[in-house]
Amino acid sequence: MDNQLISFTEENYLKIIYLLTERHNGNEVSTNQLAEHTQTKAASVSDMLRKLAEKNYINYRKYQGVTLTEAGEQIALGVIRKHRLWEVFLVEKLGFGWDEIHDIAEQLEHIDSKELTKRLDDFLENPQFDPHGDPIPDAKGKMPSVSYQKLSEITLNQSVVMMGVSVHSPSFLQHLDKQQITLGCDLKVLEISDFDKSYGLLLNNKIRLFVSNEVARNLLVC
Amino acid sequence: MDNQLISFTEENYLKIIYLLTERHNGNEVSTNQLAEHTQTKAASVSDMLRKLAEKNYINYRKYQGVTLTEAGEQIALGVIRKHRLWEVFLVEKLGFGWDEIHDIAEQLEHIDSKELTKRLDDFLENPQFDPHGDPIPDAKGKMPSVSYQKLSEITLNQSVVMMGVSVHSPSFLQHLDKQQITLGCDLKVLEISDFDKSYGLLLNNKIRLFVSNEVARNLLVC
DNA sequence: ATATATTTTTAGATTAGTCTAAAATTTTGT
DNA sequence: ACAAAATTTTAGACTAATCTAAAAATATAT
Repeated sequence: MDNQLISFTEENYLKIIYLLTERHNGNEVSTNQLAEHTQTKAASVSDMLRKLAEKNYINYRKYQGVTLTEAGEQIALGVIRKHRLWEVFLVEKLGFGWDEIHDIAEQLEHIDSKELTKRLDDFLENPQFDPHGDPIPDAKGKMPSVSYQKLSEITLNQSVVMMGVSVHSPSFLQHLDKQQITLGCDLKVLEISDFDKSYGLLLNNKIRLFVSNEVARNLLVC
Repeated sequence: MDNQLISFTEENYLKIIYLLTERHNGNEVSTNQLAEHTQTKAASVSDMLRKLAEKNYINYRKYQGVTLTEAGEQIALGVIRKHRLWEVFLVEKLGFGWDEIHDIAEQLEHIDSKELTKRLDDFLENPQFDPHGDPIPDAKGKMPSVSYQKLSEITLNQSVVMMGVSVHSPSFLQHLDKQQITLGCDLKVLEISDFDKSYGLLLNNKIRLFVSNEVARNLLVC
């Protein structure tokens, strides 16, 4: 529609390179990491990297990992924008849970129509964050900068607001649902267990609960 | 997601076979017709027909054209259901014109999630017709039967309601927009020109206008 | 009725994306 | 520092979907 120059598969690689680069604070992404996240083998990734480098979407030196070029980053951000907008749609308009939307958004993110994305954005009233708290890149291809801390970095007696999650697996999200930990809730750190580094919390100034250190490391707050 | 057994391309072929069979009142669809509608060559179609026949989605005797099996028809109706539901979404929720939605729906119709389709259907309040007046198959895979007539079959002085279009090209739909001919409007046949068989109409009991015989043959009424 | 035209199928290639196995390169551990 | 381990790339093959050119089957027209 708007372009036929880039395939579904190429879009996926660029999106994953973006997200992994971000996760590693800008460091190169390795072939094996990509193989893991694309559900393919390292050999397949090598082939694709050669191709993406030829098209100038990535900076690639053999054996040294990859980063996105400006062109590659713009494509990645476009895909991520669509993914996150559709996630908002699925939760806000269709009533899906935040644990049910990832696989559907993985498909919808490749729908190619500038006008559709624009109208969807307006329909959703230009959301800034998706249902997991991740920021939505704007139409110009700029990713809003956010500065969240992990709950595991918060000191005793501090009060914070739950802003996002750094893991999107259904099991983690369902675990949070069961404890009524939702985006926007208040969390006060009452206790950090010497025994297992689990966190004793006060939720919304009402409910006392414990979360494991594993949970605390994947909750983003500020 | 819900099935990986059938490719995007196979779904497209089955959908097109369904629509062409319907258009020809149940008669076999030919290889050349399919080539035209899939934007490929007859040789490519032959290959695909062999494959679809192997999977028992079509009844295929070489050189004799094809029809869908029950299994093939169910897949086709599922795709058509999604296509038409998304068209309703695009018009009713996002404000697209009926002339702008086809290409986007061609992409959205392949999104694979039963739950999504179900929730979309509810969100749209279970529409029975798409923005072009085409009936939407139900979740069980049943196509509602409709009995429309062409405006060109209507006799002098009859009053009818505009129910659909048999051509979906943007230029045709935009032509109707310009004359304010919309789904649901009233049309009274005041005159059929001896000269060019064009139709003199009274629109919504108010406006006098002429449409060509070509237009009249592609307007569905009852 | 049969030669000609049209349609359809087959044969053989091509491209994108993947694979396994083997070779090349880099990293790690002592 | 260098042998062993791990990672990455290359080589060669496979599948899905397409193509062109040629062969086969069907339809048409006098």
